[in-house]
Amino acid sequence: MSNETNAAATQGESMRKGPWHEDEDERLVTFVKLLGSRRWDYVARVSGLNRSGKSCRLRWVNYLRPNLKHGSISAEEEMIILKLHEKWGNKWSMIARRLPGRTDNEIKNYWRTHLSKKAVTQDQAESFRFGEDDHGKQIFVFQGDDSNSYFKTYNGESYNPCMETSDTKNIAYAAAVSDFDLTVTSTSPYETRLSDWILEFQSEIKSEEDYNTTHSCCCYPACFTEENDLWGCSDSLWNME
DNA sequence: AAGTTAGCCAACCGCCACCGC
DNA sequence: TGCGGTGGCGGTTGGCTAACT
Repeated sequence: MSNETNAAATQGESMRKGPWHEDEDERLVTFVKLLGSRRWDYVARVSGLNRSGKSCRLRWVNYLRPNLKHGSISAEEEMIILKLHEKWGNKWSMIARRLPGRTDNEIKNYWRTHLSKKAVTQDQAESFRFGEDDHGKQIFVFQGDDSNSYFKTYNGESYNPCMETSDTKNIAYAAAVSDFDLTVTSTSPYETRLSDWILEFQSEIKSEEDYNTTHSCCCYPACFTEENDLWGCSDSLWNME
């Protein structure tokens, strides 16, 4: 029997489970502000919530904590998730530390529902190339005749730079890399580094004489190596304080 | 309109590491 | 040094809802 089960058993069968009510949230926030977000067992007992410390912690971390984003995952965030998952695997908490306002649970769920099913195969990776659209914009191109293939999922509302091309029947979907608005003033170290990343990425694309030789899988820059790796640093990319 | 299926996400479970005694 | 308590993490589940038939 686990410790948690033991603790629950000592308190009878009355320990609350399931969805949190608004008044429970308010109470938890009040007591976390008062006692801090460390001693969860203590917070649970003192608050009288009749929830386990674990449950209180989970609710705080995943929903009530300040600075949390509750909107959909952006294209930039998705790129980061893909890259970090490629590097670290299912280390959701580590990945979450690199995404401001996102929780490990949220990223894990997003991965499972959106990304895991479209893991890029080698063949698919080789189908990506860089090109230009009718207006000379640099674009990612996925070449293939399967309209259900990987890049179609980038055509959702959260990925505005995507567009469907019409110039050739073989080119199914394209993403306009240069559509990322880099003129916006960065407001955080995270955004600054992301902008730097994209700028360097675009520079890399410009220098490619033969688009087809670009070996980046998906939309990752080839310019980051093990020695020069934006993703390899151990600290967070931003300061939430 | 009703039933079924699929997708999403909040919450739980079990394991493990750390810390204090 | 061993043990119990606690928090953190990843995997899994279950309920809700939208889409489909």
